[in-house]
Order: sequence, then C-alpha cells, then structure tokens
Amino acid sequence: MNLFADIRELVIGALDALVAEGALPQGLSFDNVAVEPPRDAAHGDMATNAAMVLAKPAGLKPRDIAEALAGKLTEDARISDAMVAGPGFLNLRLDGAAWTGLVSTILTDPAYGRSTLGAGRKVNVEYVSANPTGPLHVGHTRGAVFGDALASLLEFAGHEVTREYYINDGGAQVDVLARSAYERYREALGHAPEIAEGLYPGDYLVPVGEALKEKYGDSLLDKGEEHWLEDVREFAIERMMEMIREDLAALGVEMDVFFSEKSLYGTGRIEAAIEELRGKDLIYKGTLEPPKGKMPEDWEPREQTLFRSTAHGDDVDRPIMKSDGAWTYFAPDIAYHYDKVTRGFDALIDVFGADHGGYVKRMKAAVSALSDGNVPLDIKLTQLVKLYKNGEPFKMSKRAGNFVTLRDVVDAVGKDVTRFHMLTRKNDAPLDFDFDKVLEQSRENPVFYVQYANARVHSVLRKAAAMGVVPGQPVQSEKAELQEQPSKQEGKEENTRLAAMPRNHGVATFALSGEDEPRALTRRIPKPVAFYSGGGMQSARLDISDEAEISVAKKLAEWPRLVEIAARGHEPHRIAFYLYDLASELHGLWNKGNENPALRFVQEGDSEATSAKIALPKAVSIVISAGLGILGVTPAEEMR
RNA sequence: GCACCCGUAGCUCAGCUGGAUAGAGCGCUGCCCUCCGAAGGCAGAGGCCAUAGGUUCGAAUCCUAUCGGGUGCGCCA
Repeated sequence: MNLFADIRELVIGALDALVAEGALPQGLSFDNVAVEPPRDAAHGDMATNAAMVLAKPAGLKPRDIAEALAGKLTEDARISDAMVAGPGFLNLRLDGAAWTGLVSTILTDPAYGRSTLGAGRKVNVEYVSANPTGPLHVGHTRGAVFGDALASLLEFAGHEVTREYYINDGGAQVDVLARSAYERYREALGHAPEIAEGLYPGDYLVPVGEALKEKYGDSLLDKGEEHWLEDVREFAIERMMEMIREDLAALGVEMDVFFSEKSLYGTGRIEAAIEELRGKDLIYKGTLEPPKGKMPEDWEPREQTLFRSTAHGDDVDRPIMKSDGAWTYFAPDIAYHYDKVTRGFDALIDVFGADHGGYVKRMKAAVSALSDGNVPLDIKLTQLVKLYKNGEPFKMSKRAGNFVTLRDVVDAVGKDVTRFHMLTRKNDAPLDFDFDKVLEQSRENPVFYVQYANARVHSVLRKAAAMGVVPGQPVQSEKAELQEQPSKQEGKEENTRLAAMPRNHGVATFALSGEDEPRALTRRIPKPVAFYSGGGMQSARLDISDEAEISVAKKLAEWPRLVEIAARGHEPHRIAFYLYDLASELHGLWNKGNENPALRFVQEGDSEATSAKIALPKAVSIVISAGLGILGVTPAEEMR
C-alpha cells in the first residue's frame, strides 16, 4: 500500500473521466502529474500539480482544470476536501479513516513500504573490491556500508540483487604482497626481515609468515623468487581474503559472489572482451597526447593499443595494452564488466572510492560499448571519512604501516553505530566520524535518536503486553472475529520457507531483534485481515485523532514513496534521514507536555484505550525496524 | 590545461530527480521540571541557496559562463 500512489491513481482516474466528459481534450499525457506531500501542513495532506502541468497542453486555465478536478475528487470517500490554491495547486485533505486505515495496514502487512519498482530487474552491485593485500581500512568501511545498504534498498524495492566483490589478484601488487609475506616467512625462521621500500610493512603479515613456515618448513629459504613467488602469492592472497571476509562479516556484510581478476587471465576471456570491442571498431593502435599540466618526467610518445572510449562519452581514448604488450589494468576490468553484462543483469552499479573518479567515464564507456547501450552502469563514489576523537582529528602513523582499520572502528563503536553513521551523509560528501560523538546519547546523534525512539515504543509495548493488549486489536469479547484472520501459523510457515531461500531470489532477510531466526519480509504474506476490512470496526479500535498523531501518520504514509525515491536515485542515505525525521515525530508526540496517551492508559489499566492508542507508535516501530533493516542496523528494543 | 564532485543559516548538513513562505541539529535569546521518560518541550532571531545570465506558468534543483574548495589525469591497480 502506498497512499500517495493510491491517491495519484484516483487523480488520474478523475482526469480520465474529465476527458471522457469532454472537459479536457483527448490525448493528454498525465506522466508529469504528481501527488506529493505539501511543504506546509496548512495546505492539506496532499497536493497535486495536475492542473498546472495540463494547462498548457490542454489550452485551459489552470484554475479551471483544478476546479473541475476538485469536483470529481471529492466524490471519493477518501477525500474530505479539495481546495484550489496558488497558481493552480489542488490541495487535498484526507478523511480521518485514511489514517487509521494506513496504520492498520502497517500493523498487518509485513510488506508495507516494499515496492514493485524493480520487479523482474536483475541488478549487480559491486562494492568494496579492495586489493587483497591487507586489512580493510576506514575508507573501505564506508564503501562496504554504502554498497550493502544500497543492495538491501534495491531488494526492498523489488529488485533481484547480486552483491559482488572483485578481487584484484592479477596485478603486480599481489607480487608485492608475496614478497612482503616472504620476508615475514624469513622472520618466522629466525632471520631479520628486510622490508624494502615499496613492500607492505604491516604486521598483519606476521601470522602469514608463521603459517608459511608451518606449511613449508625452511624449504623456501634462500631460494630465488622463481621458486616460491607463485606459491607464496596464492597462499598470502588466500589468507588476506579470509581476513577480509571476516572483516566484512564483522560489519554484517555478506557477498554473493567473489570474482577473481586472475580467473580472466590465460583463459581467453580478456581477449574475447577485447575482440567484442574490436568487432565494433573500437580498438586501434595509436599514440596518445601527453597529459597536460603535470607532465611525467620520463614521458615519450609510444604506440599502444587503445580503446576508442571517446565514441561513448569519454574525454580521451584509453590504453588497454602497455607498450611491452602486457594488458593494462583496464583490460581485465573491461573483461570483468563484459562478464557481468553477459550474465544478464539489467543494471550494474559500481561503488568506488573517490580516488577512482578518473575511471568513471572510461568504465561507463566500456559498458555502454559492450552492451550496445542497453545496460546502464551507475558508479557511486564514496568520499573520504575524516576521523576524530573527542573533536580532535585522529591520525595513526602511516609510516609504520599502521592505519585505522575496519576492525578498529567496529571494535570501538560497534557494527550498528558504524553502519548508521556512515549513512548519515550523501556518498559524495565527505564524512566526519568522531569515535566519541557517535556514541553520545543525544538528539544530535541520529543513531541514538532513532534507536531510542524504537526502544521507547517497545518499552510501552512490553508494558501493554503484560496487560494482554495487542495494538489495534480487540481486548476481549471479540475472539471469534480474530479467528477469521488467516492463521498466524500459516504466515509463519511461509516466512520460514521464504527465509530459507537464497537471497538471490528476491527475498531479503532482515533479522529483527528479539527473534532468533531472520524473518523474511515479503509481499507474499497474509491477505488483508478480515477484522480490519470493516471501516467502522477499525476506527473503534484505532484512535488517531489529534493533530500530532496525524502528523506522525503522514510521515508513515511517506515511507513507500521515500523507498522508491531512494531506490531510484541509488541513495540509501535518504533512508537514514527519513528515519531520523520519523523518530523525531515519535519523540515529538510523546514529549509534548506530559501527554503520552499510550503510556498513560497503560498505567490506568485501560486495556481498550491502550490498544487504540498504542497502534500508531507500534506502526512507527515497525517502519523504523524495516528501515534499519535496509541499513543493516539491528533495531534496539531496549536502551542500555 | 582537462575531467569529476562540492559551494544552502554563525557551525555541521538535509532538501522529493522543477513546485507554494528554503528545512533540521548544534550554537544564540526568552520561557517551561513537587510527580508519570526534561537524554525533553514551546517561542524567537538568523538566508541575495557562491556570482551572472538563460530555459518556463514556476529554479536551490535543469543549461551556459565565472569565482572559490576537493579529487583525479599514458607505459601502477
């Protein structure tokens, strides 16, 4: 259910009727007709721009169209009032039953907020993809959180999502890794390691050296590189990937696919991708102009094999083969993306660090060429994370090979705080991360504020449950009606079945706290509950009457719409900001004076009134939990 | 030199892919705690949305130019 979409349909229907009556000319496009929340609540509950967008093509005055439309709309029971305002806005006021209906939907439909936006669409989200040469650092953490939340968001919006990690295990840097590990191996055998300039000095390779000793004894000692490089490299990469997987697991990130760059070499796959481009006349031999501005010392013109990326929007053509005949890094990247295209994805998304900004155009050009423009590639760049401790910039000595790792961050503040905070900024804006401030319990800290709202609701729910009250449901006497609901057991079984399905089948699992097993939230759960279908009944059970409560309900109504906007724009941060707003509504409701009806009725022991008043907060909690699920944050039911 | 990102309140930032009087938090000013969740509430001050043009019923949002900040720019990945 999406209230805005429902009302938009109503508006479109009314416009069709006006066309049928001859009040509007035939053949108008209603594509630009929008139904949106008005900026100012005084303007009503919803507003439509229909009259303004249609005025010109229809050759009529906006206000005349708006008047006619208003007449039609008020015939619907859901619309209590329609007022023409300003240049031709039509402001709609919804009947009170719309809000109680919304809340009862949220309480009964586990799929509330989900969308069919991406139905039947396969999307590949590639993120992290850090070189397997060391632990993940803070920058990777942001990319990991962003990519993972984006993937979940797209799933929530109905897409079939593959989470993917590209392992750069084919280039020179893994040889450096092998040499670095070899020195640690020598160290393990009692020799002083010689960490030459350019090798990785970090002590995370010490255990790798130990393990090499365990496996090979001293058999690799004092031998030339040709005798050990490959074995040590494979061994070290394996160890690094293990560590990276553990790091990701600590963040709650689980990939569906790890794709090895090396698997592209020697198998003809790079050649095949390049041949594909050659077939489109996009490969040629040529010499590039020297880069302007910062001229490299040893620059000299050389003939190279080039990709005509300028034919697909790039600024210059790019080399795919070095002058010595070896592939550049770009060639396997092209092959990798070609592989993704041939796997049948409808859309590709790459999440890179901001330092990769220079590759965006060439990568898009490659995908555009390889898919004949049919598969869009969106590249999201995550900006720097600036670390602080108690307001002071926080730095570690880079010279010693130390840097702040993903583990450091997660160990210090926890997975949930890390994830939420990393999403409180747009991906392309720099992010401040203060180890102390993110743990502060105040309104300034969105992580806390949202969790606190949820915990507050659950605190009252627990008290209500102790009275035997179920939000929005009858307290006694009407047990018979309850049995008309589709059996709860049935729903549970369906959930269990769905949760067991692999993630790739369009079912996201979100662990809700308080439940041991992850619960699948899908569209396929119960039909509308009989009890709520009677209009009179529901208003007797749900009391959403005062202005503050309706304001909360309006915010809840925006949820499905927001999900679609965020999913369309690949902008998971919108979820975080929405949750903060929603939490703010809840706190506002409960902090107002000393009015806390739900809690008050609990204390007065009034079951019926409690049931009616607790439904709205419970709905807030449900939406917060769903939103946090997208962000990969465990909803808190209690504050510690 | 070129490309990409950014420029919104004193500070940190949102702003619905073009809508009405541009929002939040912090900070600032003034009120509100004998008690139930004050880790709060209410009210107020504070803006030429970097600048200048353009597109149209309508622009913080789209286009062009300029200014300021960041990042990247062949034989590393």
